[in-house]
Amino acid sequence: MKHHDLILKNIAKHITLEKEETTYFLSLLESKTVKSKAYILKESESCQYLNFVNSGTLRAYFLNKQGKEWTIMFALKDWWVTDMHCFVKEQPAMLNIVATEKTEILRISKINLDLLFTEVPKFERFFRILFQNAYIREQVRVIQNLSLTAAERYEKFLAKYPQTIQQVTQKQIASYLGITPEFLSIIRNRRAKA
Amino acid sequence: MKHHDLILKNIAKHITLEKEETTYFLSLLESKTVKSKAYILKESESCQYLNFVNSGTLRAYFLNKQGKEWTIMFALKDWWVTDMHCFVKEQPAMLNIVATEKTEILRISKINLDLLFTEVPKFERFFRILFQNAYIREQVRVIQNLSLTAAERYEKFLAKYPQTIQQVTQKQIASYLGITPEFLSIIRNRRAKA
DNA sequence: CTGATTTCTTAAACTACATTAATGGTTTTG
DNA sequence: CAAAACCATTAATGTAGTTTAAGAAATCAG
Repeated sequence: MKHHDLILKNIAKHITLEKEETTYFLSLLESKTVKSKAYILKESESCQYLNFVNSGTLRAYFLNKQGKEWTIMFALKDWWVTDMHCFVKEQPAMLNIVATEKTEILRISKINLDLLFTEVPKFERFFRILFQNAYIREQVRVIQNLSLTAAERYEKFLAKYPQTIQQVTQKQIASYLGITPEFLSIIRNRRAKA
Repeated sequence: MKHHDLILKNIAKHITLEKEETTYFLSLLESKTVKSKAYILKESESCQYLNFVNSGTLRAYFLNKQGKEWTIMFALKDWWVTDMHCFVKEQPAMLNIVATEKTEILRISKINLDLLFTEVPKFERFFRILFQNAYIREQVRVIQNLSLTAAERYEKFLAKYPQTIQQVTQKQIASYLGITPEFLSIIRNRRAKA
């Protein structure tokens, strides 16, 4: 499997590209290998890239004033990820993005993405659909965070994410669910007994 | 002020339309007046329209199994709102959308929106930017719900929403913040004393 | 391979927020 | 305009989830 087959398949889900468009698009990408535990973005840095995960897993998290980590998303293979707020508004990053295992990404700079929108307007459609889905997902998460207990959110998490996330620690799952690792441990214990 | 001046200004924030494009776009809209407390969408109905608030305020909320309401968003004048999940995937609505005061909306059906994307591809760009911003907003809300206390979230709410929302009750604000009206009352009391 | 660091678990004490219930105020409706 | 329904507030009591701490298990660095 060539190293950009996956991203082309991802795009083909929503738009159909001509050969030259494909070539042009690929010419705007950079590929990068990220070691396990290496960061591709740190808080307060500038956030120039939109990243596509070709293999591996990235984790995006927010660090609050008290120094607690809150996981915003796990980006598995075939996902797009960046600190969107900072990417779009060209402001210092609020999020940290780190590899939970060896990860290969394809990334496009903001400059090149803007160029792409001008040169191949079809991509406006692609990203319109992508953001539409992202918006829906976040809204569902807001609803679930408001209306479900921690134990129920944990069940949803297990259902949503495949075992693929083996590298992910309990601590990180807890920080995604909005609870402490200690309480997740209790939930898991109760669950195992039931 | 003509009744579609506001929506055209809203669109002009991100794209520039030719005269015929404007005319065509307007031809796809329906305008509607919604009485205070009337619903434009109820759970389990089909959700055919994307709505623009021309004046007034709408409130979108989710009703959980226990019969509790959780407010997803207040859509003020100049906002777009629908149950996006159900609009996009053509599934029965999960949300209820109700007017908190007399409200005028302009709405476009899914069929017409798809037509609009084909006929005036510029709108792909417009909605790409709209969804991008919506995604960012929801993600910020997820972060705040995870990392802030109820009292802190209330401060953010006050800062974010203008007094415009006079018609909104404490109960509704509480359901937006993810707390009970009783606890919001305590927060307001403490705040007044401080 | 070994000591050091990090992770997971358990438990006791604590706190933010929920529940229930009662009261007075406001809005809705016939 | 009166009765009904709903809303905001206060207070007592209850609970989901946190904090702190400590030990056992896993992972990491040299």
